[in-house]
Amino acid sequence: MFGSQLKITQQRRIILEELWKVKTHPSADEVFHLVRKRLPRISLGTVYRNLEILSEAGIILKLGVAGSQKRFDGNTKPHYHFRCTKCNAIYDVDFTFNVSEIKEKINTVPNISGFNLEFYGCCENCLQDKQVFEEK
Amino acid sequence: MFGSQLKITQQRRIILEELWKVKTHPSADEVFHLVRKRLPRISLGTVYRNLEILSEAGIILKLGVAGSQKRFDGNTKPHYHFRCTKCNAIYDVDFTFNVSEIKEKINTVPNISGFNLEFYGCCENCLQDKQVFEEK
DNA sequence: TTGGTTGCAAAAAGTTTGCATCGTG
DNA sequence: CACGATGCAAACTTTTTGCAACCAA
Repeated sequence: MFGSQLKITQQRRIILEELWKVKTHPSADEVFHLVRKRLPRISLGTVYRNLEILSEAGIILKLGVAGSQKRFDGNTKPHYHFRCTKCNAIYDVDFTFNVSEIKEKINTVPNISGFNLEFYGCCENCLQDKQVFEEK
Repeated sequence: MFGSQLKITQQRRIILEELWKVKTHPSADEVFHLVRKRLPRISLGTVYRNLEILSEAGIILKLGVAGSQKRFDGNTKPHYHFRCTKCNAIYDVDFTFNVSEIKEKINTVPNISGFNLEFYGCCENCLQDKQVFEEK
């Protein structure tokens, strides 16, 4: 799994374990806080460096979603995401779509190497809040 | 076009004009530099505030693309975008896709209000560079 | 006139980097 | 032992915000 020059340090291993453990799609800062429970002396810089390295190596996914922060996903199996436009939480979408027409079409365009399909809306939690409080 | 409480200031008008003028999808900072040619005293804060207000009003689009900066699009007509993964430039995709199956499926899920479909790859300019220089 | 808007500057938020030290392979 | 990785802090990038002055309606 790790390239020849990539060392398996405690920090790297525990970052990965925490990413695999959660079903959310944490930001670098959230990963930092999860990992710090087990490695109190880890630094935020180390977390950023490792998330970058791990996603470059294809071991995790860096999600380029619409929120301001980047999110990371330990699940590299292709799947779609749903983003709440109110709280910016990201959920997995557990049904599939027939995208063969899209794939065929972009295969005719040499520049295009892939596509992102992302869903958005208001999540359950925020829908409930909406009924109780006035907006914004 | 403007809501009742939205005033048409010089700054706001010229920001819009510049956004309509370009076919690129500029970041806030790029809009700032474009507008400053005509309004040298405009501040970056004003540009940010107006881009936010105009996109909230639906007059322009704020693109939540995968790059670090947000991009703005004066063209609110639905269309797809292509992002170069090397230089982060964003281009319009000028062909259409049959997404009716996707639309039907998400109509059955009350939370989902829409989706983003974004394409990526390496643009012409960067492809040429690739042949001349070694990567990174 | 009045309330939305501006310029300015400071601050916040998110991310990257330089460097001496550390520790995996 | 070598070289990649770490902790720390500083720097950097992008965006937001407080405030007094301003100006469009």
